[in-house]
Amino acid sequence: MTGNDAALKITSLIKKIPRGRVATYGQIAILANRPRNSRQVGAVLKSLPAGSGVPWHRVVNSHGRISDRSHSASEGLQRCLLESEGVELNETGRIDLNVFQWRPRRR
DNA sequence: GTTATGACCCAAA
DNA sequence: GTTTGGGCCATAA
Repeated sequence: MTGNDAALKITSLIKKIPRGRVATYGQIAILANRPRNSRQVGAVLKSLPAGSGVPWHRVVNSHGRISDRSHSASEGLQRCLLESEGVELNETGRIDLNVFQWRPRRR
């Protein structure tokens, strides 16, 4: 086994997120068998190469809000992509996780 | 090998 | 609603 299977696992899971649906960092961490690695999910996404096929825009924090990245205007892009897929944002700029959160094995 | 940083989460004040 | 403190571990230098 390689040592970077964690990143592969995370990216693999995010790739499985259906269109028009979102997942939280904690969710991905749990699905990756790492309940306390929510931070690493962000670390992996940050280091993702462009065009890796990973819909990072479908990953939000537990508050259903867009992650506050240090720099870059990707947050605006993320919201645009989400709305483009049918995900609606609240007046507070939050996503209704009750409706749009991805539910694996149950749909 | 070590150190520093961080696209997070949770609990408490 | 905001702020503070603790924890977890991958990535980069």
